[in-house]
Amino acid sequence: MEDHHDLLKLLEEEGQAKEITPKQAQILQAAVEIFAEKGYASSSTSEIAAKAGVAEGTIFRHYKTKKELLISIVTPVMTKFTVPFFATHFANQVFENPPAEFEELLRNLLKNRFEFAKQNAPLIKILIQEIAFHEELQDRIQEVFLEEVFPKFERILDHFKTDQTVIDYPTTTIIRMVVSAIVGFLVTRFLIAPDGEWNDEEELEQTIHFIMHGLSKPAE
Amino acid sequence: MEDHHDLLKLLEEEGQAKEITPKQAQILQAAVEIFAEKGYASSSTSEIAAKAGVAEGTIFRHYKTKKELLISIVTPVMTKFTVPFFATHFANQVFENPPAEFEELLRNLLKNRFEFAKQNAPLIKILIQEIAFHEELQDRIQEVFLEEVFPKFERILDHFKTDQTVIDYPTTTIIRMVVSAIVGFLVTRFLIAPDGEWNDEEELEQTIHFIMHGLSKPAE
Amino acid sequence: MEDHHDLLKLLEEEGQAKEITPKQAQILQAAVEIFAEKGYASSSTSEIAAKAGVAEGTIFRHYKTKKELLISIVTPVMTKFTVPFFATHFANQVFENPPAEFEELLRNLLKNRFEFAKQNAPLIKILIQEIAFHEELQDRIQEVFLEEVFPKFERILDHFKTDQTVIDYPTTTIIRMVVSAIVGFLVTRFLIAPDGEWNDEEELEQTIHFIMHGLSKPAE
Amino acid sequence: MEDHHDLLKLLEEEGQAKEITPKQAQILQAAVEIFAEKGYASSSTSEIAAKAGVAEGTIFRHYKTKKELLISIVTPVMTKFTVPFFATHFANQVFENPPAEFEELLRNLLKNRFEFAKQNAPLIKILIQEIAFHEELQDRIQEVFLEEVFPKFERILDHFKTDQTVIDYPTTTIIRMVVSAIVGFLVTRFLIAPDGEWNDEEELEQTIHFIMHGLSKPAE
DNA sequence: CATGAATGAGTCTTCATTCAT
DNA sequence: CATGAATGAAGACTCATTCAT
Repeated sequence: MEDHHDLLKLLEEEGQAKEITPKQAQILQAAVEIFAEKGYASSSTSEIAAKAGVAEGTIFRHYKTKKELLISIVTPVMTKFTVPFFATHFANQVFENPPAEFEELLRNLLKNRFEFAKQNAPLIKILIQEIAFHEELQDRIQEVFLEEVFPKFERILDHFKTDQTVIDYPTTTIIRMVVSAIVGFLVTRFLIAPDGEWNDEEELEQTIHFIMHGLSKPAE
Repeated sequence: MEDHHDLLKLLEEEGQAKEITPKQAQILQAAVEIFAEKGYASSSTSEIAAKAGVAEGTIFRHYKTKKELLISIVTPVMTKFTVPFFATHFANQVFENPPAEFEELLRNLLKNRFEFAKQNAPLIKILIQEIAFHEELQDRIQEVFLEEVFPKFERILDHFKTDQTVIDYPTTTIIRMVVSAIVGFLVTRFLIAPDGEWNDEEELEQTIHFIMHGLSKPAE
Repeated sequence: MEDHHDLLKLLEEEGQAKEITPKQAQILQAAVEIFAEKGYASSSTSEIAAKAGVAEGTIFRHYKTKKELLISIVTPVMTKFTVPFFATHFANQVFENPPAEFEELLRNLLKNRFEFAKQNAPLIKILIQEIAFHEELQDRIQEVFLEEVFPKFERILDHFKTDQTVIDYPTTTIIRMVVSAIVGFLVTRFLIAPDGEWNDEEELEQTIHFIMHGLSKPAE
Repeated sequence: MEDHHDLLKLLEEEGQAKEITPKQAQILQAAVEIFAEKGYASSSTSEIAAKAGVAEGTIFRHYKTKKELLISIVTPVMTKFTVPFFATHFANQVFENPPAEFEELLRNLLKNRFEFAKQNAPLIKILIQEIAFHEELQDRIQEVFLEEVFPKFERILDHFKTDQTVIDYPTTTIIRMVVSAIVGFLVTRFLIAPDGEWNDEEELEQTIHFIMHGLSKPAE
């Protein structure tokens, strides 16, 4: 239920504006589940319609094509998942007034993304799977990256590099490392082994420590 | 051409034994390219046949189903990419006679996988994309992980943990971190931005340094 | 035209309930003709669609598989042709109040089945041809035989055996003989030589006489 | 084994003359089994080849087409099953020197055909199933009927009609009745319920009695 | 707005047949 | 003679999309 509303909220905001009708909500819900389970190309609109409890035609009343349905689902995720690496309230706080410690920033970031992933695992799975095959998605994510993620990240990094806290690698390199660590964790946690026994708190801390200090045993 | 032979060698070895006929080779080559480009589900056997320059029926003489074709392509990659994280000559050297430094081992590993990825980017792309949707592949990779990767990795890690070189995290956690860093690098390098200007030597070293020491500016 | 309506009525009644749409009726009509002409296995859905004047896909909207189409056609025939050997109004009359003569019962039966066969020759041909190869059909007909035909027939026969009118053979044997004679006649009349010159009235009477008294010249 | 030789003998005699090679024998054997089981149209040459233990190409070395293979199998059966209703040694005896009793002739006929059917049930099944769909077969059987069965039967019948033993129905009518009774019995015995418990001797006698005297209780 | 019957292009797969070895 | 790799036409079936109701 809560998930349901969250999903809607997520998809709605960015959405084709307008109100989302109940039927449309059912369609989105069903599409997300089915796309996540079998992949976009292997999902059929008839199956989606069946699961959503609507007629096949109804889907096409709201989304001109199957692909448009995918885009409607995936685009908001891209923005919501990527941008807030620094965006919204949290981001701005961080930027205007960077925390004393780079580590603290990472912690915020990671916890934040963790919660998001927890509630939106299927959406993220769809995004990861489909981005490889749809140029529109690639273009959009590149845009988001270049306009949102990179510049903001760079500003912060400059701060901490000058600060002598963070090593002087190119921004893209650092982003790649941080993102790899975070995404690697989230993918393992929510997609590969969601049913394992996880001590999330601990894993989060260890991941932060890894990003900061690597695997080396701290000198005593 | 070289690629061609490499691909064949890779697919052949593990393969359904037998000799691979020329037509079969063309089919594999074409299938790899097309699967990598549009994904398994969106690739049609007729397109593969056309690109391979054979009749569509010929595909099914060699592979009973389209899925069997996929499996024939992907299975060897799983073994070849995953196992040699430590296997074969290199691995054994390492085990019998571990390098003085954990870092040195990482360097070997990374360079080794880098070369492999360089020559097999499309295969790896297919593997990553399709593993999410085919249980057979998941089963196989889990088997490989549990029987090959994990135990060998653990043995090495135990050595370096005792040694006080490596921090005392659970093996799975460390594997996740190392793999995330390596895969994150390879994916960025060969799939996301293969056309960027890359100073591979430097990136490799930085990645190793990141895995060892994280992003913290080394104390001077 | 009349045939058309009769066919529909036959197929419809037993049918998958629902209304039969016009297109569906065309499909059934075409399928019956083609199945009867070339046999189920040699008939193609594309040919059926063409003859029915619908798109091939339309067939599969109404019948999930080609086999389901066959079953939809053949099942009602089994019931309609077999059961009424004694069923419905006619049967009950006969049972409650058996005709003075066994011969009279045979005459009713034969005339009745003759009319049915006359109007449904293609359906009967399909039934005869396909029953050998489809277990579902065999199961269904066995069920019909055991639950409908046999018990009712037995009741009548017992009456006439006691009565000293009918020879004391096992029921199954008598059924086999009667059915062979009837089916043998109908098959010859409508399938083998439908275009011959037939004096139906006479042949019917002769067949009845044959069943009752065999070929022996009646003693004078 | 014996079956095997019998089959070969049957198929060979009429055959394309020549010797039948071992491979060819295996092909025939396999084809008969498979055709009988699934019907001609649903049998594949590859399956036949597999069961026969030969390469697919080998079939086409001996039989230009799949249909020719069918014809090679079915044609001899038609002759052997139909003609000997009166043909060969037995027939001639009968004709030159008709038995005192029509009943005796029927007994010979029935026993004879019974033995044949017992040993060639699959062949007969194939014949019955396929004759409806192949003009060549229909032409051939009509020829056989008109040239062999009918004239010989008529001669005998004339004898017994004159004799006042057999009722004066048209020859075709009588043939139909006799054939229906015989085929009805054989089909039930060997195709419909081959696994039932049969008292063959008794059923044969009852069938003869039925043909002669029908179902009427003999007057005492 | 919603429906669901209808479409027809396209999918994977089968198969009889050929032919170089 | 026998093989079996290769063919390509045809088969059953799927599916995104349209449109009259």
